[in-house]
Amino acid sequence: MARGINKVILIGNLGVDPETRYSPNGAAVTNIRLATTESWRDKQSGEQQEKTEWHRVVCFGKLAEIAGEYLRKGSKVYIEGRLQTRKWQGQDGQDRYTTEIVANDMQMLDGRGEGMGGGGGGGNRSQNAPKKDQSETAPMDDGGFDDDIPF
Amino acid sequence: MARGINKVILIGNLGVDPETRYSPNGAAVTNIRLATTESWRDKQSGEQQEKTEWHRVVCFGKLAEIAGEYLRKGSKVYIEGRLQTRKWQGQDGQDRYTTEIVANDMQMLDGRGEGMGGGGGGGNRSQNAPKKDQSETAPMDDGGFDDDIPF
Amino acid sequence: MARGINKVILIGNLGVDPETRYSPNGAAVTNIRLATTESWRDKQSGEQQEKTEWHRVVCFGKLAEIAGEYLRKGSKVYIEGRLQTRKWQGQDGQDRYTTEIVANDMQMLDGRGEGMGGGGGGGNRSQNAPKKDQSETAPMDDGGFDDDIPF
Amino acid sequence: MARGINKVILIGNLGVDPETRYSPNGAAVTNIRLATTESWRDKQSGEQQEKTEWHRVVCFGKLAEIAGEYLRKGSKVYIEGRLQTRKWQGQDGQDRYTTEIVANDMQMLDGRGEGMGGGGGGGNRSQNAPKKDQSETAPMDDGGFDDDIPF
DNA sequence: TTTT
DNA sequence: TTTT
Repeated sequence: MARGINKVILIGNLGVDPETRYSPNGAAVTNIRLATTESWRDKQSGEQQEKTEWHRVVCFGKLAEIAGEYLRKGSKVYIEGRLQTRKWQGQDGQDRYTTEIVANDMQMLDGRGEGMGGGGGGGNRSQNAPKKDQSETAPMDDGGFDDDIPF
Repeated sequence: MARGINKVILIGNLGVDPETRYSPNGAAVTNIRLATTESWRDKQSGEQQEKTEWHRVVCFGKLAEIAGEYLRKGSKVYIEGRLQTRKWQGQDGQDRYTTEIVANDMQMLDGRGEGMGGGGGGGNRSQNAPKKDQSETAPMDDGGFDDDIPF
Repeated sequence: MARGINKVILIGNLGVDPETRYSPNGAAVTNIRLATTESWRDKQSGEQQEKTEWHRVVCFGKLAEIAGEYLRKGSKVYIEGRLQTRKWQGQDGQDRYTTEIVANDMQMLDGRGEGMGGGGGGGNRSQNAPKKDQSETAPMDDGGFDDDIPF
Repeated sequence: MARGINKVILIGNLGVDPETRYSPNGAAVTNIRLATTESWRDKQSGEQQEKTEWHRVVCFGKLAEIAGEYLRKGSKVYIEGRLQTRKWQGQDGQDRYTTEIVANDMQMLDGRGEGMGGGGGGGNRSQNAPKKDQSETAPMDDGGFDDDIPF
């Protein structure tokens, strides 16, 4: 059982092409550099301000393969995952820490990932597929505005 | 592949005990009534305001069993799920629609669910377990503040 | 103070053009019909399955104006908000309930909203602008991979 | 306008008491070390596994004051914020990077924060207070299960 | 119907 | 009603 929630949701653009490597057992690992930009008008100067944050995202397995195949520098993407901080040794022998987002869901947002669904899944989202138990329920069949509902 | 994101995150308290039923094939279905309360100070009157929203949450399978066993009226719980609107027929034969949150993760937040982990899982969270590929990474081993880092 | 969390995150497409109305005091209210589609391969039949969920989103104030001006039928959009269930009376005098997402953030995701930033804000996101206290911090200035970091 | 989403949601426990400092202009800054723990049953060994992730959370202003006053080592808390990576110089003159969660919402989850609401707000959540435009809408007034709704 |  |  999990004791805690550790969830990250990002929408941003890739700064470089993704890098895919394979572990000895053949599992794919894809690293992504993702930019999220905030802009706002400064209250004092009245000028438009902008700040970009860069994120390290890592994908494993099937998600890594899809990311490596369909994402490119500039791609806009939705990423859901969890924070993880890795410890490593710098060349000077000192400990360093790097925080990454370990992705467990991904969606392309710029229409360049047309073939993505073909291989059978855009992430570890099987838990989101409607369960058999719910199969008797039906979605609303009417997307228009209902005059019957007073706003 | 999913084309869209449909995600709900709730933290609230149960208004009544959960209700568990079993489908013909033996799968559990648990319904929960969850209250989320917002309060704020009104800018005009300066008075404290409060508003409670009631949510219908439905859990299936293993999650339904855990919810039925460990949650009670008053329990504080974290729910993650997706929105789903069901169509049904009122006694007058007219269509009605009910929107529910179909849970795919749950966590008790008031310490009454101590035994929860025993049975093997607090939801459909297997995708969040660290993957084998990451097993070489180590968590930071120190929860204290690092004097080395200037704030 | 809030006692509870009530958060919804959606990415989907508009089924119809947004509808904007103005309250007596001149404040805009915009209603949106948003589709989120899930698709998955059925484990038993092996066939591709698909299910679309329709959401009612309502925006107020500045966000309503932006939504009404920039969104159109087919637009892909990110919505963040909270669930709210309204009670209303059907023509038969009976109570009905409609659940909506009250938006507090919105982002266009298909590049058709280029001019959106001009008016000064894409939502109630002022709390997300970097605060003055943080202004001494600098973002990482390099979106590339760092050879120094072993993966 | 924002171009991107950068959102973190954490539920965890403080590893140490929060540390509050004041900037020259009197604004509070509070640093928090937060642990989120995942546990799962290993499929191969069948043994229970556990992994704790430590997060650095920083709060500013009013939120910093509340965090400093009400949170303690061991407190369970909900944090919502955004990722930010700061660059700093190690004693060896080399660049280091530290990733933090800049909080913009917080909620105590263990009942020790009884007096929290008194001072007027548990975070930058004013945007979540029901807006005047919505004041004509009423919440559902019935939290019980409705026999009328067939499950 | 919950909770603080 | 959308979208891929």
